[in-house]
Amino acid sequence: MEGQLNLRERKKQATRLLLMETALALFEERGFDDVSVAEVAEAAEVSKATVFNYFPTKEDLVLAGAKYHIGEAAQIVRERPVGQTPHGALRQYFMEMLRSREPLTGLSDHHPVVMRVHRVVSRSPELTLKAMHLRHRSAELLAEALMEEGGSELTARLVASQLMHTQHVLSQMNVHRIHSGESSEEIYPDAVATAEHAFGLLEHGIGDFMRREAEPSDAFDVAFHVEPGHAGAEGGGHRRTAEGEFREAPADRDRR
Amino acid sequence: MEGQLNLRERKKQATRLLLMETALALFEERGFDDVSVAEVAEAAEVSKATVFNYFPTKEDLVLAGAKYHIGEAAQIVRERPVGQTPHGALRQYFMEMLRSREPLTGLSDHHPVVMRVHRVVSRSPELTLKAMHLRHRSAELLAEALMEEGGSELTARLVASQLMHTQHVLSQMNVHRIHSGESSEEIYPDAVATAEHAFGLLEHGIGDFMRREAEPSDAFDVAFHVEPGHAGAEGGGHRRTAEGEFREAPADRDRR
DNA sequence: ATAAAAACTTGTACCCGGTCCATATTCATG
DNA sequence: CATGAATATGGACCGGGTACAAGTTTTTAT
Repeated sequence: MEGQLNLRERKKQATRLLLMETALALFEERGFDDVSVAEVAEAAEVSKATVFNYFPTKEDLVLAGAKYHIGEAAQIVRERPVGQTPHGALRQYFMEMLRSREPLTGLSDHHPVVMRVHRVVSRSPELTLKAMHLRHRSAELLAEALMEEGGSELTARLVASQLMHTQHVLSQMNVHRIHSGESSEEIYPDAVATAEHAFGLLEHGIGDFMRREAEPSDAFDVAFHVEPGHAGAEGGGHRRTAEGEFREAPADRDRR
Repeated sequence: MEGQLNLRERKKQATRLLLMETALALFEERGFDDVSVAEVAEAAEVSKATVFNYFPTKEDLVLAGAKYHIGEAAQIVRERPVGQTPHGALRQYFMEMLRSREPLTGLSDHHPVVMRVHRVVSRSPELTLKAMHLRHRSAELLAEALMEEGGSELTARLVASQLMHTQHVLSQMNVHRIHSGESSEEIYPDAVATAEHAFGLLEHGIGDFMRREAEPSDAFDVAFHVEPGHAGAEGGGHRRTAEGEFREAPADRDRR
């Protein structure tokens, strides 16, 4: 059920991979800005037009992977259980990701390609900017999710951007330490503590914002639709405990 | 003391103005992306090279004005009085700006050029992105200011980005309403209330973060240096009152 | 097996933003 | 008015990106 794609399809994926890999190698060596798409094409033994066939822009050669994760935060929030705030859901999710060393957290010791991408991005202002754009889009999507539950546009956008940016700053810190040579195992405890700190910073500000109060009675294409009726079940924003109370780690909630 | 610049200097400013104005007009008419720099040059009866002499990139034709304000937030924080938090200083400053209808708040009824710029920017994804970049830079500078006072890098970056983004979301709301035809006078009360709300959201999260407590023992190259002596007058985080307790509006703290 | 259709690649020419440079023009100054 | 400095100009050039017509490969139908 895995390899039985078209010959065509398989070739496509192969050249796609090839393009990303050769591009990454060149960018790593000489910097994103000092390598032209034509050079990438030549190195991959392919025409320039083909490169743009696979990747709409030069940056996508590097950021295509990251692009996949836009909308993740919004999804997590939409799927959160009754009684949990968006903040709580994302906080928990981030902790789970830390635990399973997801690339997005920056703790990507064991994932060399991700590290190379990070390095290339961090060394190119242009790529850094584009990455910021992706984050912005994520925040917009998250804001939409919040608004679907009845949040005001303003508050939704504020909270969304705060949440997304918190994650980003946390990831950046981890990336930085990894690139300084520390291992993800060394960093992990600090990463957890810091994340607690950062989300705590937010929690007191947006603590009870839009805590979900009832389960969706029906599945629409988008999963919300708050049932009027039982507004009880406060339950509260999981008080800071030791840091071991999460559900088992998801491990592959996002393939790449 | 105003008009006695060089002929040269005066001409330079004139063509600079001319370029911005003709570019703005063209962009307004046909959209930023559908007007080439060459066309702007032609319309202004100038060579393409000259355009790039005055403005390093096409976007600068529109965003040069905004660029001026990078660093403002950092400055405000550095110059804040003893006993005030960064949050409090920026909140107060934003309220003052609202009061004097500063363009940056979005309440720029009376300032047609600013409105046109806003419109052009909002209709071009590229410009929107670049504007975001400017905000990001502002946040970085603010974070630096916070770190100079001993904040951890992580917390400084988090708080800085939250503060900057709050301002941006507030401004955007105002811009949007202005462009929907409301007058700044109509909007003002809402704008104030909303700003209170937004900064309140943050306040409970970052309330006492780095409240300045004592004077720096020495003046560094950076320009702060609070006069020791009257450190009393706690007064503190100006408790939410009616909304009229601010110092007289600055009116021209930034010329453009 | 083979021919036609569909999908993909390629080269080429082109547009645009941006840089470089050598030449020409304009302003400032003694 | 002459000379030097600042600025403007046109033109060549580069890299990202698009458009397109012509070729090549894979699929599919016969």
